Amino acid sequence: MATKKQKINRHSRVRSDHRTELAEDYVEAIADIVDASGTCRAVDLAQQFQVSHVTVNRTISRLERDGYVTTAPYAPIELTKAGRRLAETSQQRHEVVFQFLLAIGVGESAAAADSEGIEHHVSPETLAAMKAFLDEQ
Amino acid sequence: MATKKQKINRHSRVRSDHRTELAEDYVEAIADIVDASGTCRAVDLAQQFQVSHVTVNRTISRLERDGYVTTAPYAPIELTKAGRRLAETSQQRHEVVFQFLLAIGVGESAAAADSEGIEHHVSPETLAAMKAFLDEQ
DNA sequence: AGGCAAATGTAGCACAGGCTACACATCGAT
DNA sequence: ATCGATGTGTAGCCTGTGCTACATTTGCCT
Ligand SMILES: [Mn+2]
Ligand SMILES: [Mn+2]
Ligand SMILES: [Mn+2]
Ligand SMILES: [Mn+2]
Repeated sequence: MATKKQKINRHSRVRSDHRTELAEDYVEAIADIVDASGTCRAVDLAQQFQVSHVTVNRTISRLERDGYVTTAPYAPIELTKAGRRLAETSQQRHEVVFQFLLAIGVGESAAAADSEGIEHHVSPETLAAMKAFLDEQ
Repeated sequence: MATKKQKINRHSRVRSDHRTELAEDYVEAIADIVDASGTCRAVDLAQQFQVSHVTVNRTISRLERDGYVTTAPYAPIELTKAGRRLAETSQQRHEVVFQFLLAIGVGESAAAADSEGIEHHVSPETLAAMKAFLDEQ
């Protein structure tokens, strides 16, 4: 039988986007922090996301469960191979969205804020359109 | 004392966007359904959002608590003045985002899907930039 | 009027992702 | 070496948003 072309409802798509959103932002942040300071600790993430360290702990537990990070008591947080891969693609997509907003005339500050949410809802097709727009400039 | 210019962290902004997201989509859907068929029942929303009618009930309860709708047992769902106002602005913003995606070359189907998530993260500044882009076309 | 299908309501469950309060571990400075 | 600050862990709470199972109400058809 042919692969069922499952026509996903658009609201279901948004809910699905949101399920992967925190993972994308966390691995992105972890990669950034590791690049900047060598290691990533829970406090760094609490600072970055403006949440309590407890919330970071619980989120990191889910990321570990899902195979994106490894942890050990009192040790820094490390990305797995899958985590690094997700961080890489997320960073690239985020950057395209950010540059695109700048390109259509949005200011630095609004572009930074808006792209943080928008990035997770940009399909490959829309991402390609944004890239094409940036190239044409 | 001067009003404190509270510099909101970008991740906090995204969390805040998400808190109003369901309300925006629901009042938008309710307004659409009322326009199309006269009244809006819970089943219509369950169909629209592809969730159970129980989930709709609980969401509608929160909307009522927050002053966007009124309900009575076994009666259709009605928007309050605040609900209609929110629906109006949400619809307009949604439409701008949708048309903007079409304008940069995204296909109908991806534009419909992506705009459903993106709309909630578009600041007034970015919305204005999108409108300006559409006008220049 | 009676009965059946559909809509609605309610009870009870799960998980994500927030929080405070408190306990314990680590590490640098003295 | 020890002490205090900082970081980390754990317990227990909350709300939002999803579900299934079951009870009740409504409304339409015969
Ligand atoms: Mn983000
Ligand atoms: Mn919408
Ligand atoms: Mn939406
Ligand atoms: Mn979102």
